[in-house]
Amino acid sequence: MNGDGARRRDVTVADVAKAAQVSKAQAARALGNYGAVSEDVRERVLAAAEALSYRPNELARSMNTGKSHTIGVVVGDIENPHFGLATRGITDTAKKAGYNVILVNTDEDRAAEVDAVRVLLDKRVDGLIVAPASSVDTEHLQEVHRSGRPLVFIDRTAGDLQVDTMAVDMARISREATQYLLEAGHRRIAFISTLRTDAHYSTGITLESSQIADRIEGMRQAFLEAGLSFPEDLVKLNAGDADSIRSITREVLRGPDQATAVVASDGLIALSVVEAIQELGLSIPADVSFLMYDDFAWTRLTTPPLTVIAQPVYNMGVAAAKALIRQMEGLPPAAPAQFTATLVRRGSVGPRRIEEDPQQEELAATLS
Amino acid sequence: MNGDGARRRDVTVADVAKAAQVSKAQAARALGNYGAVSEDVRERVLAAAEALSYRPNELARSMNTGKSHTIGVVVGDIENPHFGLATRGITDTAKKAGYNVILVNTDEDRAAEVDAVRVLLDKRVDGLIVAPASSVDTEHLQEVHRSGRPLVFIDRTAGDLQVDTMAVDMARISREATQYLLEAGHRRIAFISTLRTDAHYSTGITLESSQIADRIEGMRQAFLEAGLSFPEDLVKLNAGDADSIRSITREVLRGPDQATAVVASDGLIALSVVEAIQELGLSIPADVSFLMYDDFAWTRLTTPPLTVIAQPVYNMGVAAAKALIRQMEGLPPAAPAQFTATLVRRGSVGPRRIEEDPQQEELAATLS
DNA sequence: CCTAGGATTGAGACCGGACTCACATCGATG
DNA sequence: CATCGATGTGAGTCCGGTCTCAATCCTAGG
Repeated sequence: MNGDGARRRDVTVADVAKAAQVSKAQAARALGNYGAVSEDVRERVLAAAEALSYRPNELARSMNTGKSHTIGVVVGDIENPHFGLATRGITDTAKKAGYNVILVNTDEDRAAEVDAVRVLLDKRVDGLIVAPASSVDTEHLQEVHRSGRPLVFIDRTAGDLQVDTMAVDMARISREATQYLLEAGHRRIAFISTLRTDAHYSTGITLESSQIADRIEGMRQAFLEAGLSFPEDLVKLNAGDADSIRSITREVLRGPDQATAVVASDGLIALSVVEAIQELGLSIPADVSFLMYDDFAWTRLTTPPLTVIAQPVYNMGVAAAKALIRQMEGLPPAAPAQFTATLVRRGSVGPRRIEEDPQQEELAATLS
Repeated sequence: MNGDGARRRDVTVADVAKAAQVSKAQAARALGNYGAVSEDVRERVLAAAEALSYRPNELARSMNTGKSHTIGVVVGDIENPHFGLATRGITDTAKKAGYNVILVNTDEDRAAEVDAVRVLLDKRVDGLIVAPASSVDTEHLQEVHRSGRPLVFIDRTAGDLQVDTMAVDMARISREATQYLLEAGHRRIAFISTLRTDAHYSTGITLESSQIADRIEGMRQAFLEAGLSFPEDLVKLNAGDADSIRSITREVLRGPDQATAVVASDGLIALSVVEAIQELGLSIPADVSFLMYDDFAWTRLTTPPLTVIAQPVYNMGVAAAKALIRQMEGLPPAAPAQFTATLVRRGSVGPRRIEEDPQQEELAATLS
């Protein structure tokens, strides 16, 4: 339409300088407003820039300032509203401080994560926020540290790395939730998680995810404190797609020594578990009690509304971004925030249904 | 720990060249493997690079190749699972093709969108995928076009811009859904959307969102085809936060001429609408029929399961990324894909409850 | 033994800004 | 009127790669 059209090369400071009849240096100063520039020159340069619709090349700028004003965010799965919300917290905060976010999804795959971190580092992000898929293999994260760029963890920790971490005290809330289930009389409590492992779960096994490890640890504590032994056969990992979650659910809810309560490790799992329960013709909480991690709005709409463990996910995202920005700007780290998850009792947990096993019954009676 | 520690400057080709005792040019060639390099040199350079743990600076590379291998994605709200899924489709596809994604949230705010596009352009993204907040003000989008970089729309169109668009035929599915409601006897059908407008809705008004405009148009068509007049007083826009959605819901469901069916424009709205309905003590579908856009997994868990309009969101994301990459690589655009939404009848739509108005009754009878 | 042509190689330009440095200019001071 | 510090200003370097171009090596053909 108007004049210029869509020619290739973009307008550079040099072009603006020429148009304004000043040196490149002066034009750069006027545009970046730094250094000393006379009023006359400034006006001419700004006018020329306007006329040529000049836009600075951020790449070139980053090139010699060393700052890209970009932060990298590496999460397991944005599709999961948990990360969606956290990401929202991060981007909101980053934007306010003038930073952009490059988002990378890893599908909780370690190789993908290693790759993502490397690429982000190569792109010269100013800092990284990572939800580490593995707390064991941390070589790539140490690389971040070695590159001198700040790093913040969200949701989970990794190894013994000394990194700011925004996460809730999982063991604590898990213990609390388990106590709640124990008080309701449940003894066979299943825990279902997507966490990929090679072996089946058994005590002492090293889990890749600190978060899941903590949850299980919390459960075990609760059992031990109640003088009961932890039913580790009901810890079900590797719950991948909807189908496998369904079959795992059926598995734990059938047989002679079936679970009477199920804990779903995240919202995605919860959906399939609840569906499977409904398909089995069981009702919540009369036949099976149900509890899940993360408080999504829809959990209030089911019948009954679901009892959940609410985490301040958005705020954790905000805090992660703030902590990172602090570090990037060389400020002293703020006091490490502690996030507390809360158990929201809504209605999917009920007393254990009286069944055929008299021995367990006695135990329950003793406790209540 | 090991040797190097955390010194400032990173290793550059020059450093590698020096270590390998070759010229910068040779080192660069060996590393980027282009040009001719003798086997001897190649080995030495690679070894040196390895030893110094050299990593290329993508910024510098982008600088003179002109390609940043980054695409910008501008959406209204990642927190909304609709965009979460679409984003997932985009990032999955982008990653496969070697591109990274810079994600920007606009909160459906035009100013924020303009800003986002500008920043992304300045960062030299190779292309942009945008869900335009406004189909009216498109200056900033024309700017993208002027910059010579490819642009693809997702979800909505904008003005008369000639841009690849990945979206479903909203008017069609809206008409179909409305017919379904009409056949169930409903005449007073409310439509609730977050779309911000200055004025109240009335026929002929220009809406910022092509998508919402199409949905309303589809409803109108269905009414007209059935020989009925469209109850435009039940088109409720500006449904912002949960509270306002609740009060709007109460408003349309009360009074002498209340709605007997409600259509929620997205998942977030749906949550509040359903809650409000429950709070009013009304039941779905006996008292009120309910229908919503987007098929989220949780819609199957409510009682009754919700009738929804399913959109192939993930695939639209994939297609958008593919189309963009095609353009970025100079390939001819593929045949424009058409995405079809489907009405998933689940159980939240029922026959209109017989009420005090005999005249409307007659009409319903005539139609069935 | 000499030479043409392909394989190698190094110097240096360049991408587009930021920034250093030496050199004016200019009003204020003594 | 000479001097000094505070601007203004332009030339040129640098960031870390890519890429051009001319020079140098080598080897097979004459």
